[in-house]
Amino acid sequence: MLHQKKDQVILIHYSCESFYDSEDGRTPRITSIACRNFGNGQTRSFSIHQVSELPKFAGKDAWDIYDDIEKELLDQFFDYVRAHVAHAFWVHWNMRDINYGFQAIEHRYEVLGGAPVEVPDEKKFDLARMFVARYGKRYAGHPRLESIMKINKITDKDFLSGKDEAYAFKDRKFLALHQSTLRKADVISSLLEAEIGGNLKTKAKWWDVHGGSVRFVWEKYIWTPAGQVVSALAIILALTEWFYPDAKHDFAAWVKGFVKTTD
DNA sequence: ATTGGTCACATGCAATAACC
DNA sequence: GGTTATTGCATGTGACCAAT
Repeated sequence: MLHQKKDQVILIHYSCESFYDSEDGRTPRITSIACRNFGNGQTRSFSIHQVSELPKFAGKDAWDIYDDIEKELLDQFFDYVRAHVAHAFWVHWNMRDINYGFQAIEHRYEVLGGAPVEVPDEKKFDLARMFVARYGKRYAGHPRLESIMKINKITDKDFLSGKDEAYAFKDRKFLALHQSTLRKADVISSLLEAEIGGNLKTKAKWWDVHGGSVRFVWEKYIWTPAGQVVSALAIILALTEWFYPDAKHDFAAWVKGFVKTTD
């Protein structure tokens, strides 16, 4: 369904402060958000370093007025959401809870005094989960986004890992963060493109894809009355072979003798 | 073709406590 | 004092998850 209305599909990703070691329990600050139109590749992005260039913030240290800049960033973002919320489908990567996701952004906006526009849940698509559903959870190593990129030979230019992004925030490398976020939106787009085209490479085995599992095979084929009989016979055969290695030879000889006597 | 970190829980050993 | 019981700590095992 996503491929039918490509122009209405928006790939979204964002970067923020580390959500593990926040010193005062404050929710992590947002540093950049990228929204890419799946149809035409046009990407709207919102970032600290862009906003801080605006005339009203010029000449000040971004760190001192971070709240104001972040608020402006989110103002712009939610204007964008408001303009697209009626018709858009939002594809994202693991943006699913208050810790990291839409809810986290909304919450941050509220903290800064804004009134967020809510995206309805039924219009959100978590690509990471969709892949797990389709290919099983072993489709790629961890961290999954980086792993699936390698498997599909997608460039990692400007890509920062989650940890590195957290460090980049501390070092105030807002431009690098922004580049990384843009790259990730691009990567998610490529992955979705590959998935729709049917040429996404994963390390999933066929039984991962086709709904099988060891447990399933066990219950369906082995742990059934017929399966138990077969299993029992197999065990008897194996034991016979073990304790009586000449069984086959002797049995063949017996058959030969039997045929001879009936001649 | 794949790992690695974390958490909760269990297991086991040893030291101390409690009991006769 | 000798034996058992309970506690504590260390190590092991399995489940779960991978976003910044």
